[in-house]
Amino acid sequence: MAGDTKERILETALELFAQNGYLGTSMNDIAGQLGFTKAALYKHYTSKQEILDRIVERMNEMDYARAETYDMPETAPDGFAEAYLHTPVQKIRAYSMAQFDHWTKEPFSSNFRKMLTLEQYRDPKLAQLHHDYLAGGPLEYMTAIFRKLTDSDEAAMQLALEFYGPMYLLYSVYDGTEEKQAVSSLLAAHIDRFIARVESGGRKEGSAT
Amino acid sequence: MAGDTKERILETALELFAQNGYLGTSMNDIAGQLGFTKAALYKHYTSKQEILDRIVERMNEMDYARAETYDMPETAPDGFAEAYLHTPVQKIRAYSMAQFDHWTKEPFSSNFRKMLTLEQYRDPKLAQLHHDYLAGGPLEYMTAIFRKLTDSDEAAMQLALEFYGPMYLLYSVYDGTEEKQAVSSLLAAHIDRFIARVESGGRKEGSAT
DNA sequence: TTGACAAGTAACCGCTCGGTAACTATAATG
DNA sequence: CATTATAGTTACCGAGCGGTTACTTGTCAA
Repeated sequence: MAGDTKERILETALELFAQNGYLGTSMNDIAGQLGFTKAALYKHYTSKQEILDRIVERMNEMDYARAETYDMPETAPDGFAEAYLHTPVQKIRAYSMAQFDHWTKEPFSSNFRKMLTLEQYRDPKLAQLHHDYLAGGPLEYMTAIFRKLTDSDEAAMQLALEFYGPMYLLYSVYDGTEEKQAVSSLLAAHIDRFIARVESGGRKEGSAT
Repeated sequence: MAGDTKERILETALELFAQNGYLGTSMNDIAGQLGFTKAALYKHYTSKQEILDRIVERMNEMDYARAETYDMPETAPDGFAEAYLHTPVQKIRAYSMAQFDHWTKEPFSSNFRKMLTLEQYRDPKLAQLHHDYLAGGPLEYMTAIFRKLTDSDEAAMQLALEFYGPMYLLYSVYDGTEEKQAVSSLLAAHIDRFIARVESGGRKEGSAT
């Protein structure tokens, strides 16, 4: 198959980038892993940099598609918080668990996340992606969601921090342990605790559901 | 001064390792930053690897010394949780804020943390250090502290996750923002909220002060 | 049947890497 | 004053890097 090899190059390269970093992976490494020599790579991609660019491109496409299937909006526009008020809290749980599964179990995304972690200080473009996908981005997203449940921006950000911080930590824990399932359970328990606390605790004036 | 140059090499190398990774930093880069040529480096260190080893060694020494000044024990041995019961909760706050300041403001430690982040998947030894210093390690440490406040190991780990997760996330946020002070405030607010919640909420039977 | 094309190969290019060898200026020591 | 140690230098080494070139081979359509 034609496009098949091109695809396998992309996945293999990302796998190696995630393990050894971009600089730590040579064209020989990628080709060798696939069973041929590096010159063949240049039949499919013009440079090592282009492989990286196509990986980033692919990730953006996957992410866009995924945001469309889920009916939580990709970014948090004006008027979104109202939409959330009509949304059962369980949707946040399902969405967050799906996010976690995606960034840990799905091979391409898991490797992409690890690569972002390794390259976040060296490459400004990847630093931006690391922020948007994994650090400040999700934090801001959750802040927008929690905004209408609280009295102030500060309180919303605190809630987002309490919700997403543990999730972010568990990515690292997940990578470093063999008991993957236990980590997922830990996250589920955290989300349940959090939801229970927010629902019973200080609710704002006119919040239905 | 004799040892002075050797020390400057260490700090400069770590600075570059934190920015560009170990592989992304050449001996020429390190020497150039210091104003001489790479051959001079080999008068002080036998190899690039030895520079990295000395950095790790230095970090371990600094950490040990710091754990001694603070009277929170370095690891959590048997009987430690009882000691915690005699300890004002404010000590956890002070200790955690000091930890955060240390890993962000103190140049050597801040760079060391960034380097661990970049090298955690490539080098197994650094992966272990990343776990011990920044991810699973602190989580287990806090779990041990919270153990005597809760009914079960699971609940203790949940508390630790809720306490340390946001802190871990804020390291990343801190690195990526210009408003460093705001991030510190965010952490302080988080800790205060957490302590208030734990103190008012489900306390276990015989816990004084 | 043949000829264009796709997808490989081996060999090579210029460059940078970590590391070494031989040398030199400086300064403290007997 | 001669000597010795220290901390630099320039010049070089072999290896591996990203990338290129010329060539071969299998497939498939005209």
